[in-house]
Amino acid sequence: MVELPFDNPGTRSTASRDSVSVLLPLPLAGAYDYLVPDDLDLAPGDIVMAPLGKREVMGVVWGPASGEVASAKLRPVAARIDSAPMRDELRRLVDWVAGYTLSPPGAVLRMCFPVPEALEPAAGRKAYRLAGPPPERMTGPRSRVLELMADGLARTASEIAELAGVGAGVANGLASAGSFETVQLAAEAPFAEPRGDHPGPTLSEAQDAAAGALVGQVEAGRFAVTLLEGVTGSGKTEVYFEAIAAALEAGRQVLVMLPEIALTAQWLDRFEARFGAAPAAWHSELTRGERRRVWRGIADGRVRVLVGARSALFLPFRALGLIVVDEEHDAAYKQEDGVAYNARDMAVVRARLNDCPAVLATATPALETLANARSGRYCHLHMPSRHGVAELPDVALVDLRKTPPGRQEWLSPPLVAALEETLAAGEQAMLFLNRRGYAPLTLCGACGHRLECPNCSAWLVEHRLIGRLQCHHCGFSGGLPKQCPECEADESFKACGPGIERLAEEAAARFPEARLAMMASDTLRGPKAVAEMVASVERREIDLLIGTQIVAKGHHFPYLTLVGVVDADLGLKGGDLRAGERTYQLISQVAGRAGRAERPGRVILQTWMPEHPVIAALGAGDPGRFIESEMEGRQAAGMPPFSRLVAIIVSAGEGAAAGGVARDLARKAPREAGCQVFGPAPAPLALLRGRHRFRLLLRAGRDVNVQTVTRRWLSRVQVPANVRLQVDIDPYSFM
DNA sequence: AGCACGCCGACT
DNA sequence: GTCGGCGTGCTC
Repeated sequence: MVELPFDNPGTRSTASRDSVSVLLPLPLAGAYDYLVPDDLDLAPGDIVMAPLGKREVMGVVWGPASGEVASAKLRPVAARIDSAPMRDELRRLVDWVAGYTLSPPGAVLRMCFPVPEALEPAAGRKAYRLAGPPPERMTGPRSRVLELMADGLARTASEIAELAGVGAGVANGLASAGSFETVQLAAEAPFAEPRGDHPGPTLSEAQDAAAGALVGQVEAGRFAVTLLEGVTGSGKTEVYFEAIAAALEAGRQVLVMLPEIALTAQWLDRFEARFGAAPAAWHSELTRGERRRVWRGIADGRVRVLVGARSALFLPFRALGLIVVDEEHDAAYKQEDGVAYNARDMAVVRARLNDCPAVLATATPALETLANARSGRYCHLHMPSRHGVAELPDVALVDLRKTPPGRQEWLSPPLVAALEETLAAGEQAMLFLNRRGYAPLTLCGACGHRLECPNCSAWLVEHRLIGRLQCHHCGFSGGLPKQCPECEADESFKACGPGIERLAEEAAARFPEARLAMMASDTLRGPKAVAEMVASVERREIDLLIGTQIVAKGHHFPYLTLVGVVDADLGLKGGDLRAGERTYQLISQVAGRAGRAERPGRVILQTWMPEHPVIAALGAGDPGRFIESEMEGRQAAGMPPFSRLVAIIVSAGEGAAAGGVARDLARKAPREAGCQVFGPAPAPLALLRGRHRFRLLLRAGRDVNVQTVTRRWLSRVQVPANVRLQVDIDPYSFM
């Protein structure tokens, strides 16, 4: 629920220096006023504990009291926390993001405090030191640990586990057996320090020019945004590494953002080779302790370079000197739930508030970014050719209408022939299919009944490896029923369509000699498993890699010379605004995996519609043609980047309740010039996690303040408590 | 986000 | 007869 600013001159006079407004990290409509005890002197940014109902919560002093609540009702701030205050730039970012996304500012503030215990005094670390006789029961791991600890140094259990190559429990076992004593280490583990003064690699002329421009911006220390565009292998990373080096030399911190699954061991290795030490990393796999350590390291400046997923944007940098957003086009930067924001765009905002440069790097710019570059809002550095000897792969289309695969098969004769050649030559190949599991649809052969998720309007996906049917939207999981729930036929289910498990089955039957491996987010859990698989491909222990989009991002396979895209049309179905753009970006990225070393690579796209502009452009090796036609199409249709969109999703457990509010919204749609409302329509996922959903879409001219229009619009509508409104400014997905 | 209050099913 | 399920509402 969005509230209009409340203005009541009668109560406004209660604001005074004896009270302050405190923003709490909760989704409340705004900051709350509190009294300031006599013995406290509070300034904006100070971290405080404040009473809220029966409990006490952390909050940030946001400014003078608003005076909206009578002073008699105010309760006093409980205490000030002895911690560095939240910096002005970050507080302004919170307000800015809240205002832009129409979210409660407290919900944005919560993203700035991802570790509740971050502000507690450092507890020190528990460590072990050799102090007693060897244990009665001696094992191989135990003796390795004792050998390591013979030097008498104190180490934490995790250090021992890593250095001795044993499990985490061994050290604890030795401690309870009396061989170790426990000691407290004062400080948290230090951070390795990447250095900007290491000699860099020799750059090509194009790289050198681009790097020079970025270094100049970093040294100037002013806000600037640059689109760094270069095809895969053109050496973008080396170019922005030079800008990072310059920021380090200037004593500033650097934030590098990567889509979560592109945050790979390979990227970290390259960084370490250039700067002599690993950067701090921020991603969803960190433990609480690691999170806390990195958060503090960022706040006190010990972390010099941080590489992280989108949530790293809200970390409390002390002296930010550069933000890099790599793979800026990636949809993973768009957060859909909770505060709906695009981390790439908010990174630009943060750079402006910090008065530092931002670099958006990609081989396939988002159309919005390209439009900003063309209008001159962003600088544009373009590196058209691959650095070094590697050639761009040769892209060929296979028209499935002319050379279809056999029944219940998905590899066409030309792709099979190419795979045979590649494998016979001792080279590696990859098959790309952006579909997890065995089959996307299971239906009853007797009556045609489809197995659907009970909570979502979506098919259940068979995962044969684990013998279960899963919903990819809500996590529902169940066994394959013995009987059809509709017609009670026995064992009548048929798998329809391929997922990578089924593709692997076909490939294994065709190429029994080849060593196969599958890569999908659910077959490899965690970045470590991904890193191991990548290393095994690099060591040439795998001949044929079959994967979903996880293989498309961030990995370089030097001996890979053939990429087969099994269903190039997959992303074009459904026809949402960005289907073409996304397909073009994804396939370009997959294609970039082939032929990185001195070997030329080739890419085969299987398609049922070779004349589709996206597929034809990819086949012709002419992405420029696609971009131009897509830009023209968007302009003709009045779609972004030539207009602005706001999506509203109305959801409720009861379809009628959601539908009623959705129709009410449509009746009261804004009539401002340049605004147009579409819908309501049942959302493509009309049922999600048991909630019925309707969508409305506001389209407005670029000069319209969509936040103001939307806020006014929503304030005209009564929303019962059981109905939820989700507002998405600049929506990315249309589900 | 918590933690309350408030109305309907399985237990001592 | 109560204990307790989680649906809605409020917290300066």
